[in-house]
Amino acid sequence: MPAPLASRDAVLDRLTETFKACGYDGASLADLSKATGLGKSSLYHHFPGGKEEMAAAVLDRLSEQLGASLLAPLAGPGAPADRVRAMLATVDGLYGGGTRPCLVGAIALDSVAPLFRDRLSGILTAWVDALAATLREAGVEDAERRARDAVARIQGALVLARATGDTTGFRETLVTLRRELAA
Amino acid sequence: MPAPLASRDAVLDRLTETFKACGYDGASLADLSKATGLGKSSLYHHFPGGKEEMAAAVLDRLSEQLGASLLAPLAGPGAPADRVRAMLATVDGLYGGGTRPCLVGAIALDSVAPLFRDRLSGILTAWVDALAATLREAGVEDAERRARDAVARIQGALVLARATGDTTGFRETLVTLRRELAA
DNA sequence: GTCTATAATAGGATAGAC
DNA sequence: GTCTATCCTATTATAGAC
Repeated sequence: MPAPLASRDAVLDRLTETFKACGYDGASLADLSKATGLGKSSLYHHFPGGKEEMAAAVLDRLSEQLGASLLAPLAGPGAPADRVRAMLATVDGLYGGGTRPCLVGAIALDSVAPLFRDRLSGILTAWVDALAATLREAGVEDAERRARDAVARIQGALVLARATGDTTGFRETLVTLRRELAA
Repeated sequence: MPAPLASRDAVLDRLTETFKACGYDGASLADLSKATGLGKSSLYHHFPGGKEEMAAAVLDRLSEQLGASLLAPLAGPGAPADRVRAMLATVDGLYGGGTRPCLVGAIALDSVAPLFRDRLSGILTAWVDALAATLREAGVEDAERRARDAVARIQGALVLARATGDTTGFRETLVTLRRELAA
C-alpha cells in the first residue's frame, strides 16, 4: 500500500510548511485545513488528538528525516571533513539558503514549547552529538562545545534571516563553519 | 508627572514578559490582562490598536532600552575590548544566563513577523552595527561579519536553551565570544 | 482610567451523512 | 476517508457606567 503512505506524507509536508511559517499558536485549523486541502473533520480522522497530535507527528517525522539526511551521513564513511561539509550542504538545502524557517525554532519559541520539549530537545541533541562525534574523530579539540556552537550559529542565523529578511548572515555562517570545522 | 510614566513602564514590563513567554500569537488578551492586572478595556484605553499596538509599543521600548544598555556602552569610552566585555555581561543579565527568552526571536518566528519586520530588523541591525564599529576600532578583521556572527550565536544559543531547557550552551557562547572578540 | 457587561467572531473539536 | 453542519469555548473588541 504505497498510496496511503505517500498521501500521509504529503499531508505531513503541508502541515510542516504551515507550522514553520506560522508557528504552533499561529497555525489555526483553518490554515492547516486549507494547506492540506482536507476538511477539519478529515484532519481529525488522521490526527484524533487535533493540532497537538499534528505537531507531534510533524516533529517525529522531522526527527526521522534529519536522522537520514543529516545524522547518518555524519556517521557514515568518508573523511570527517567531507562529512561535515556534506552536512553543511544539506543544511543549506533544508533551509533554502536561509529563506525557509526552522520548525524546531518556531515551536521552541512558542507558548507550547514545554509540551514538545522532549521532541525538540531530542532533535537538537542528536544533531549536536552526531556532529561532536565526527569532530572528535577528526581530532578537533572541545568537540562537544564546538558542535553545540555550530548548531546554535545555524539556528541564530535563521532567526536573523527571518527577522531582517536578509539571508547574508546565514550564507556567511555556512562558509565560516565550513572553514572552522572542516579545515 | 512621573507617576503615569512609571505606570506605563510597569505595564509594558508585564506585557513584555508575556510576549516573551508566549510569543505574539500565543499571548491572548486574557493573558495580557492578567499579567498587567488591568482589565481588557483598560488595555484598550492605553493601546487603542489592541494587541498589535501593544507589541509595537513593547518593541519600541525594547529598542530604546537596548540602545541605552547595549549600544551606548559599546560606543562609549574605554578600551574596545572592555566595551565588548561589558556588552556581553549585559547580555548575560538581560537573558538571565539563558533562562529568559528573547522577545525579538519570539516575535520573529511567529506568524506576524512581517508586521514587525522593520522593528525587529532595526533592533538587530543596530546591535550588529554597533558591535561591528567597536570591533573595527579594535582592528578586528571582517568586523561586520564577526558582529553578525556574534549576534546570531547569542540568538541561536537562546533557541537551544529554550528548546532543551539546558543553558550550558548559552553560557559557553558568552565565554567563547569574550575570548574571540575581546582578546 | 478602570470596571462590568456584551457583542461579534474565530478557534478547536465533534456528529453523522455519504 | 471525506464532507457539511454544528457546538462550545476562547478571543478580540466595544459600549457605557463609575
